[in-house]
Amino acid sequence: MTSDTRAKMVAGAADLMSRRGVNATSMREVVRHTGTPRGSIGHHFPRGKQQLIEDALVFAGKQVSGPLEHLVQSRGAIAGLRAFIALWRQTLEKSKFQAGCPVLAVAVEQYVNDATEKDGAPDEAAQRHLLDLADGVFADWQRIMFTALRREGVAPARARRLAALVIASTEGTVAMCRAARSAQPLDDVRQELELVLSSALPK
Amino acid sequence: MTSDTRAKMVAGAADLMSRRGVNATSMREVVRHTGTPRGSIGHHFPRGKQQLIEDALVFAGKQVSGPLEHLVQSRGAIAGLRAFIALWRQTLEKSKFQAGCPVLAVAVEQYVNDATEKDGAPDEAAQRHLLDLADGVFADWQRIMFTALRREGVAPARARRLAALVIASTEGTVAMCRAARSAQPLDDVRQELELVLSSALPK
DNA sequence: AGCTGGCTATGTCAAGCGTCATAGTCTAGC
DNA sequence: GCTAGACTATGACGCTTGACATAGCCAGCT
Repeated sequence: MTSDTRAKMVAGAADLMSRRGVNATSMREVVRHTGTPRGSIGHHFPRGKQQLIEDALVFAGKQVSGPLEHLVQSRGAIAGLRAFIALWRQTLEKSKFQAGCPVLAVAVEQYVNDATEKDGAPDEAAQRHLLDLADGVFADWQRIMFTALRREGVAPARARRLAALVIASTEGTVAMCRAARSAQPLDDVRQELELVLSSALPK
Repeated sequence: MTSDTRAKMVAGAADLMSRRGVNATSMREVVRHTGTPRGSIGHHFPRGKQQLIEDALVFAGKQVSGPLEHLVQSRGAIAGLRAFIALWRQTLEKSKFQAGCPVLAVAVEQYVNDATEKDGAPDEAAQRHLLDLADGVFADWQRIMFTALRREGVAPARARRLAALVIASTEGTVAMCRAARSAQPLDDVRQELELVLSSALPK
């Protein structure tokens, strides 16, 4: 049903975005990188690059939230934190610190498409929509952490703040690891976050 | 001595990088944005865009580390944390959540220059150098925080981890605020970080 | 057999990019 | 006054990009 080619393009776009960023990821490179046919782009993504990025974004979001949600529900908040961080560590190390988080890339860059913006003004609505999607992914991850903390007895406001801290610091650390080409920051941050969470849980 | 035009270009490049990212920041736009002459680019930056980015990067680093170092030395680690976060909050709000951190942009993207890379391989050395500079900036900020914590009695290893947590989570939060177009995450994270630091300081 | 519709192949288009080269302007020092 | 050198203006070159158009392929159905 949903074409295999299409899925490969979305996954390839997510990967390239996590390495190069949004603007440095061209559709031509996506098809080169995935061995998919260039002619199919217009077919599978009639709205063009914007649509491909959108799909790659929610794809990347689900790829994390799926396992995370499952693990958090079966083994609790701290195990979820460990898994979340381990997952990023794996992404970093497997790619020799070249790949990062595509969602972060969208949140940090501004997608500009010269082709569709002949008039001077950049398409504000398109950019807003991408940010909305990125925000949605972050919110989703945060919600998973939030729910786990609530279930383990943390007060609502505190749980919200802690969830924000976990997601934000992990994302930031991934970028720092990329810059340092080392996983050391991830270890440091994980250690401190575990301390914070375990001391926030009621004894 | 150092030309005024040159300084404006560097500052403008840093600003644009913080809004659009590295690859979406073109030299032509830098000169448009700063009202500086296009012809001067080659004069002030003989190594081209790469050099402009490098300069913008260390410029942005110093712009933060200067005030931060001063404040931390006179009023301590927690005041430094507050100032660090307040500074980013200001950047976000003044730009209506359009500007972020140029250093983070370099850490998240991969700078590709089609003009100099006619051969298939992207210039790996250039990219490595940019990452080194970004890593240096992060390390510098971290060092300031680390020193303050040490001075206030925190053990070395712990101080290193806490400094990493502070920098990483702040950077990540800035990106999240941009996605959400809200400063709420910054507030949440600041609150939790203050708790962490104050409970880590010896009573 | 014939058609039809999902998919693929390939080329063109306008626009932007970074770089380079050439020529012009301004100013400080003699 | 003049000249040297720092700076600025402008255009060309070769390239890539996203979008679009045209044409071809190849199942599955009638």
